[in-house]
Amino acid sequence: MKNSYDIELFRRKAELCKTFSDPKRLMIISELRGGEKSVSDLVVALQVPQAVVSRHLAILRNRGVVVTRRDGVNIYYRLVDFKIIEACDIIHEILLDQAARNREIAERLIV
Amino acid sequence: MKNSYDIELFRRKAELCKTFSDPKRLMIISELRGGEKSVSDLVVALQVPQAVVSRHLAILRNRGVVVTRRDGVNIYYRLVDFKIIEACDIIHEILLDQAARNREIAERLIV
DNA sequence: TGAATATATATGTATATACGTATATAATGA
DNA sequence: TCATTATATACGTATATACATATATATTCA
Repeated sequence: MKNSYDIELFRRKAELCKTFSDPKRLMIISELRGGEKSVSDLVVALQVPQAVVSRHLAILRNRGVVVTRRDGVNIYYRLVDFKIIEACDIIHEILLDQAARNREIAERLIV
Repeated sequence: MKNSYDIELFRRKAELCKTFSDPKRLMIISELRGGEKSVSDLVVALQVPQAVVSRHLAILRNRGVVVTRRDGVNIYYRLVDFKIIEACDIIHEILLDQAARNREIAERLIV
């Protein structure tokens, strides 16, 4: 039986997962693997309108996933915690496992 | 610049993250750490209406996160992939890191 | 100071999500 | 076969989310 501390903790974890549950935000995170990037770098990489990138960056910022550094007219974003990359990698592995399982099932149906 | 394969992959990853972005679903996953549990076990553990548990279980099922086994009148759910637990643990660690950073900032403001 | 560039935000709208309540389905045992 | 128990689903509603478009803010440089 969950108490109110647990519930608050699960709420925060869910919040963090929600931060990762948009394809464009995952693309941004993927772009930031190699180090900081400016907003316009990201606009070019993702090929989506600047306002869209900016709003997703605001979400990542507000959830404490990225931090910024201004250099003149440019603002550079970078990941706060390397563990975010680890988390994304595990998500990737889970997808691969799912694909493998689905393939097995498919093969059993055919053979 | 992302191609359409990338985009589909990011879409799927986001979909999987969305599966984890609800507190009740995270609670269910947490309950299933120790092994399979019936729906009514979960209803007792989470203290939420049966229909709510059932709907969340359906979401977890449809996304391939859990599988079921019927035993008489009960249906037992279990996690498909241990990596799901790893992913949740990393989310937990990221939250801890965030808390530590926030604490540091708070201390710097006071001292 | 004013133009140009980079970035952020506001607003309206369409869609997704979670919930409560009611009801359906499936298995058991009398 | 009928009542009971366990589980799943349908429907209406409230809220959240993402987007397009327009506009605001901040910095640089002439």
